[in-house]
Amino acid sequence: VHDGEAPGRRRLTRAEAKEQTRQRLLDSAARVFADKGFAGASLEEISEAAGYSTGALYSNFQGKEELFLDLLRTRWSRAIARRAEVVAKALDDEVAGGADLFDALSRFAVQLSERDREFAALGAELWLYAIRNPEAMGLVAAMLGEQVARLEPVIAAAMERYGWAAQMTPKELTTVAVILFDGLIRQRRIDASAVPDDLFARALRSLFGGPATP
Amino acid sequence: VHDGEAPGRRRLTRAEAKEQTRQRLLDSAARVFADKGFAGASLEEISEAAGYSTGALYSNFQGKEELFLDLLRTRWSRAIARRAEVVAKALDDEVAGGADLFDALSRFAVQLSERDREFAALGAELWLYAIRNPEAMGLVAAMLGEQVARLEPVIAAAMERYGWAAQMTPKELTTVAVILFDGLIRQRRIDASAVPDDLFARALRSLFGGPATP
DNA sequence: TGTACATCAGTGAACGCGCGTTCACTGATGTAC
DNA sequence: TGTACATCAGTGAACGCGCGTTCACTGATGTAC
Repeated sequence: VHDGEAPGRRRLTRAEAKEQTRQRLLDSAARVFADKGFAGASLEEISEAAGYSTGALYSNFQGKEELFLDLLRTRWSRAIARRAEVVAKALDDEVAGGADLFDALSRFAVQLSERDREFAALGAELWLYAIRNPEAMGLVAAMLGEQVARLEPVIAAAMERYGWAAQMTPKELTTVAVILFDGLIRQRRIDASAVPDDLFARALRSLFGGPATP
Repeated sequence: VHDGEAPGRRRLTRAEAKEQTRQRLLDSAARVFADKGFAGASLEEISEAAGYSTGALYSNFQGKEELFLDLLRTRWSRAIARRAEVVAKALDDEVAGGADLFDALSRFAVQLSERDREFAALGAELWLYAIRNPEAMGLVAAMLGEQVARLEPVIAAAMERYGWAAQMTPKELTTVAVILFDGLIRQRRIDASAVPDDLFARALRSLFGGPATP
């Protein structure tokens, strides 16, 4: 009680303390890997920023590679789940009779292009890692597959509502939409003037089958 | 004549010899940077693979960064010009009454996803470099702008022919098409089964305004 | 054409540095009685 | 509850190594006469 601990916060068990350390190291690793890249990041910087010595890293992870892959495995799924929720919510609001779905998604994309630099950098880093370490390709394919699988029902529902893009199955359209989404966010970060706020909305409308809105 | 030189190949001047060395180093750098990434590539590996010592690199470039940026500046423009030519040719063939434009582009994308691993990796590497070194952002924006500018007339011509995607200007549609093109190539390399051969063609048809082909 | 000197592209050894990883150690937490 | 010992998360110094960069040197190319 008397050395700065929050009152009412009980002492952690050994296992809980270790898990806390692990999470702090992962948070720090996310920042540093995003800033410097896999090869450019140093374990000393990661552990020091988390408030530990380098040894702590080896007490929690097998080495640099395992830290990197663990990080992406856990954080990626979390970020994708968040995305899927936002999209599903936008569709619900739409159905409940509010704003336009495509506009809502477009606004979401703009928001993401301004925040979430970390996620984008880690995604690119992972892609590069996979083409250089083919044994990790399966992991990446699974992660992207999860993203499409999560969003597909939402897209399928939107197709029911806005008309079927005759050319594509729901799964294919989801793949295309995800790629477009990520690509426009990336492009916007490089040159904001080339990607107007509502471009994603308009591209989606075209994909969903022709001129829909005035 | 008597020491292995090709007959009829005159001796190079000092400047020509230096330029040849420079190009060989750039070729080697393209391979190694694509394989290992900017931070992961070593100057010794690059120069050795080109058949020179590391000193030769410093005789031709200011350092690692300048080598990397020089490489991308020169090779990127070249690759983009090649792409634009192929697309323009596909449209010409189309007009001359051959196959379907979208199919031709889709076939081109499939080809690229199988070759050109190097170009894709360097592009991703450059993007990461730019978000980490904002002073290089302008260079990247210019390079991507060049790509869109080159392809825009072709897309505009296709729009005249296939109908206007009411939602987008030719420039915007070009941006979207380029992003989709690169994204599908990338996706295909990770998981070929998620991206059928003709998905790009079908997505383009939707973007160009609704169901066009049987 | 021939000779004497200047230039400079490329050599290769050396440098200092930061990296990933290891390991003997510490002291707080957990367990047995 | 109290004591004695075991465990083990995290420490921090040390290691060997490969890296980017430098630099005195070399010998072929270029220049002047």
